[in-house]
Amino acid sequence: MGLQIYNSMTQQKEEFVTLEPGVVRMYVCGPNLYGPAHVGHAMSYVIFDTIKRYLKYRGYRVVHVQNFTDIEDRIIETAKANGTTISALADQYIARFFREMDALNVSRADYHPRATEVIPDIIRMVEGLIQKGYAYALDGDVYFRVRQFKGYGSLSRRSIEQMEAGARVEVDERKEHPMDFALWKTAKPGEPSWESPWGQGRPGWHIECSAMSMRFLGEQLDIHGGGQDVIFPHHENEVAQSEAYSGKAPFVRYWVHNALLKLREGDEKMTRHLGNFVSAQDALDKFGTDAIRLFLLSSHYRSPLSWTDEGVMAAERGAARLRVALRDMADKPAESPHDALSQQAETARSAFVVAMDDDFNTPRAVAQVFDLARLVNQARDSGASAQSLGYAQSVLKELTDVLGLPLMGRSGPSQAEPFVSLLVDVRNELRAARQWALADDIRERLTQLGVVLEDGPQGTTWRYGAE
RNA sequence: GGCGACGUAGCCAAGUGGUUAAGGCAGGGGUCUGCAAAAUCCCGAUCGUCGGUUCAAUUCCGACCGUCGCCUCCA
Repeated sequence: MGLQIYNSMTQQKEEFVTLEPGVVRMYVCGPNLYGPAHVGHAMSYVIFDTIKRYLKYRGYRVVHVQNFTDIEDRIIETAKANGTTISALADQYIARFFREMDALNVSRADYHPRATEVIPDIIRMVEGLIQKGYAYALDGDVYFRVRQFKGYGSLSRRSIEQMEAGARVEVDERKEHPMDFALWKTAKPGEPSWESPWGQGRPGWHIECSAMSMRFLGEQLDIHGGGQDVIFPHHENEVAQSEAYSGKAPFVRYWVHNALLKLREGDEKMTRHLGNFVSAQDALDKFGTDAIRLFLLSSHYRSPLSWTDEGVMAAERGAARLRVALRDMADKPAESPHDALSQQAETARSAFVVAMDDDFNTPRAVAQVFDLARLVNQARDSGASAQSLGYAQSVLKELTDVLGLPLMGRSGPSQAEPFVSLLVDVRNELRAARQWALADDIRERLTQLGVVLEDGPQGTTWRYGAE
């Protein structure tokens, strides 16, 4: 059985079949640029990065688009409050976003368009929707005619009547129907705006994603991802306007939505405007990439997760064990040595693939990685050949790469290196002279400085420890 | 109120109608070590509560309790 993906639209796992064989067209909703990213965003992007890595590992060519929404009410407000422009604000947060995502080893998309770069596409789409009778202009605004699109509500599983009944917002009386949503809005004085057939204005919130995905990926996509909180109204509206415009269905073959991150058990989800979040930067200041990714991937993407320092610290200790397994990685032999260890490694790899094939079950995949790490450590302890070890390590590395774990240790070469080596040498002379107390003192004091010494049969090795 | 999800060892977290319920962290014991560290070995759960279906349920159904998401901006 091949890859199965849970599709939010049908609420079941389905066999993954792409529109075009061998190619995956994937669009992931990017952030609104009114503030810095938090670890909830990080979780979503780590998850979709892992999905992308796995699809590539499975041999697909992946065309990945992730937008930046740089025109939207909140951004306009924030820019105004900070006395800056939306463009400058966006530049600032985009730079920061890339810095943080790079640090999390989240690979960049093939295209990172900004909403303001596709205004002509948006206008063309809105015009098309009006022509087809799916939208109507009203004093410079343009609204999508929700009742015209049969199937509105199918993604979020609700009917127009239901929503109307539970509506919590005051309704704009001019609209034909309370649920009709804005495709284009008249600019208020001082707001950024573009010329359009309906006067000076700007796009509504949902249309930009349809325009960007269509521009870079065509009228139909294989995977569209985002957080569960964006299913309604954002993705629901995207389906409506995209399918109404193109006349093609489905707009998206597989809707993939990750569950949301909470600050701690029993809390609500993290949200920037509630302030109950840990910023991506804070997390990166405190923890390493391996720990953060491993923590986030230790639970299934459709299960809600609580961010806790203890949890990430536990993940860090696990990551340390994986690093040990990959330590002094022997060269990968040209082919499998066909011994017991190699076969076990291949079994682990198969189990990893089976787990990931089952709707990207990263917790189960991670379990396979730990099993293999134990086998490698065991083999090394019992003096396995470099060839045998090298092969198993190469498989382990292959799998941890799919998970996007760098596993490179805390820091690279530093200026402290020669001095640490010197101390290690001095200490070993003391040990040779059986001056245990002094030797232990050096070790203890280095540990306090974050350098861990380990005496093994092959001599003393050292590494940066957790502080 | 409507729609949806979840409740598994001290903590995190997979999974299955019926052989030993993954994996990680923490804890206890052993091996190794001058001592440590690292690594490794051994040790722990009957699966929210109460009913039902079934030869058999943690796994299916119902009720209840608890938690969370969406219905408004949101990854």
